[in-house]
Amino acid sequence: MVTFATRNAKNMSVVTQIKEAAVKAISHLYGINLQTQDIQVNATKPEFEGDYTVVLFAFVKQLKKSPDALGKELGDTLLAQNPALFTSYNLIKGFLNLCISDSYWLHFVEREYTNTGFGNSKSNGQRVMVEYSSPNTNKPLHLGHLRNNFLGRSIAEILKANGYEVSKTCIVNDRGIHICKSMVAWQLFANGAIPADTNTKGDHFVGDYYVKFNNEYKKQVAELIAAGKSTEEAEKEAPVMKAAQQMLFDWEAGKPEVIALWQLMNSWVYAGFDATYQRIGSDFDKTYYESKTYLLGKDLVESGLAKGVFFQKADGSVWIDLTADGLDEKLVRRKDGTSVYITQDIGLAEQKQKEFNAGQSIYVVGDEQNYHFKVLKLICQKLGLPSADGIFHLSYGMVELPTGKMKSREGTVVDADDLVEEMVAIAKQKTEELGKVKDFTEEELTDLYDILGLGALKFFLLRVDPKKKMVFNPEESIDFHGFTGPFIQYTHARIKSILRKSGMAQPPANNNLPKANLLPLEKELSIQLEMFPAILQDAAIEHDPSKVAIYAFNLARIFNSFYAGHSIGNAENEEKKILRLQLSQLTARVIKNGMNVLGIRVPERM
RNA sequence: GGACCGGUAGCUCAGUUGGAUAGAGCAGCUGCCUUCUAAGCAGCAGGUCAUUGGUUCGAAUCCAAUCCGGUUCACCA
Repeated sequence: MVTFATRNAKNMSVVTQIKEAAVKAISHLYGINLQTQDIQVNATKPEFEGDYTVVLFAFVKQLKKSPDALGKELGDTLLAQNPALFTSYNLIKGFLNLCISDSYWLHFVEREYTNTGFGNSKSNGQRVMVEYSSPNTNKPLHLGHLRNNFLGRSIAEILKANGYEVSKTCIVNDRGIHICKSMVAWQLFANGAIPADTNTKGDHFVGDYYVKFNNEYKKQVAELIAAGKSTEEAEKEAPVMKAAQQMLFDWEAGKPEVIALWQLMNSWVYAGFDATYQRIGSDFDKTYYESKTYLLGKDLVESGLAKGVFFQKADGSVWIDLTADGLDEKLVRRKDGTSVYITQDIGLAEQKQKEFNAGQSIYVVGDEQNYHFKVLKLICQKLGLPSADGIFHLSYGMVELPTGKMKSREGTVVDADDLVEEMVAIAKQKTEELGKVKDFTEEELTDLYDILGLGALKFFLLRVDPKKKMVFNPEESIDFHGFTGPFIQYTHARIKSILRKSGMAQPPANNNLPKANLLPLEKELSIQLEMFPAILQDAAIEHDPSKVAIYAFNLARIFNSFYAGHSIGNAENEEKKILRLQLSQLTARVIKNGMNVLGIRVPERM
């Protein structure tokens, strides 16, 4: 338990300081000891005077005081006990509006404007694992995968900024019937062609054969039905489907030519994925392959049976009864002795525990698997795996089109590579229209288009609460104005330009801190900047990058108002000029650090 | 049928440990570049917070019911 006295007030947010001051004041006044969580502090509404507001209703009953009497006593005591923090208060209908002293904000800016790591926490020694991306090797990545990749990468960076040691992992689904379908189609239709022959990325190349398989399958089913078969029979007997099933059987038997083809086609896919990952900034400390992990967990079924966690049915199949937890019975081993999907996940959870020993293991997986992960965690807990309580499913909603869900069979899937290139092309077009960077080299321009195009795309997908499904409209594409990545990137470039023109490598320290004369826009910007560390913490606790995205947008918006309202380089006097340059530099830094945890770069010029 | 998630402005989304007159962006309409980047700023307009009831000083937020949409409950992965 850290006490107020031993904590460094400099590193504590204003809101926390207000809460602690209120706890202390209430204890002093009424002899009642509250926790900081009991104190509700909000930003003061703009129409009232003040910066932060303590909501009094919560204590009115407990302290048996009228809101007015309580507010007056609390307000007076807060001011008396914290003369450096508060300058005045006013009381409106149970809301205690507090004015924070300008010198508090001035000292904050003075202290932090050169701190390149502002917002980051020191190492806390805790280890976290983030599993994300997790593609199938039968088709290329699409828009939904992009949301997954950006979320995974971002949550890893957010946790790092909060002092965690983070390992990123990926599990590649490189085996199973879907891969066999691509293999069968390739044998039937490719005439030995390889990706290089058609100038196609390997993942797209293999994906094309997956589509060809499905087309052929549909054709064969239709023919069989026309020949008098029932739909069910036709689907079962279609020659390509039988071939795919035989392929899977041969794969599991280790038939050399099947393994060789499988390895060859997967190698094409990996080359394609690597290119995409490099482009979008995904990387992994360790990649697992299902072909190597799919047999994991079998020993855990045995030990679970011995412990009585699992039970065996008459046919030999093994189950767990989760009805007491409000779920159903769940199969963990088939009657033929083979594993099911969840068995390998249990085994992999154990293996990850052994390899990484992380206190928290985050799985970035779509919300259609909510039930699966609820079951997985429960089973691991019942088996007593040490990692069980640390399992966290970072569940995210589907990306939908205005017409509904994306369906690969109907060709309505938005391809990841295509979308990235489209965004970069739009960035190029808009940049050329504005004509502000005509002196850039070819290389600098290419880099700028990447920064902007990918920034727009990432921000679009990260600005929404992960839990919620979201809509992407390909007709409207993604905007570069308003609540967007480029808007924030633009603000950064704008600040950098101002700083360059100030003629100083860095604003000097302000020896003459002006007292109590912050203008409203200067103060609003200071308050917003001060929140950044708390926002980063909140984003980590909630596993929610959108908190950072929304914050960064609001910061940029406030800066732009500040910029429009006040001259920075030609301020009224030297103190103001220094202060505004410091504010500008700190804003640029916070934008950069905030965007960085979203995986978005910011340009010096645009 | 059971479980879970969602429904807020024309569109896309914030806001939900209960707090003041529900906020942004886009789209629409007005203004603002001979001073630091107009990918910007200022303003106007736009709402039965799905519906009904309840809890209380106070409900978009909590509870119940209903309507609508989605996911899931495979000896699939």
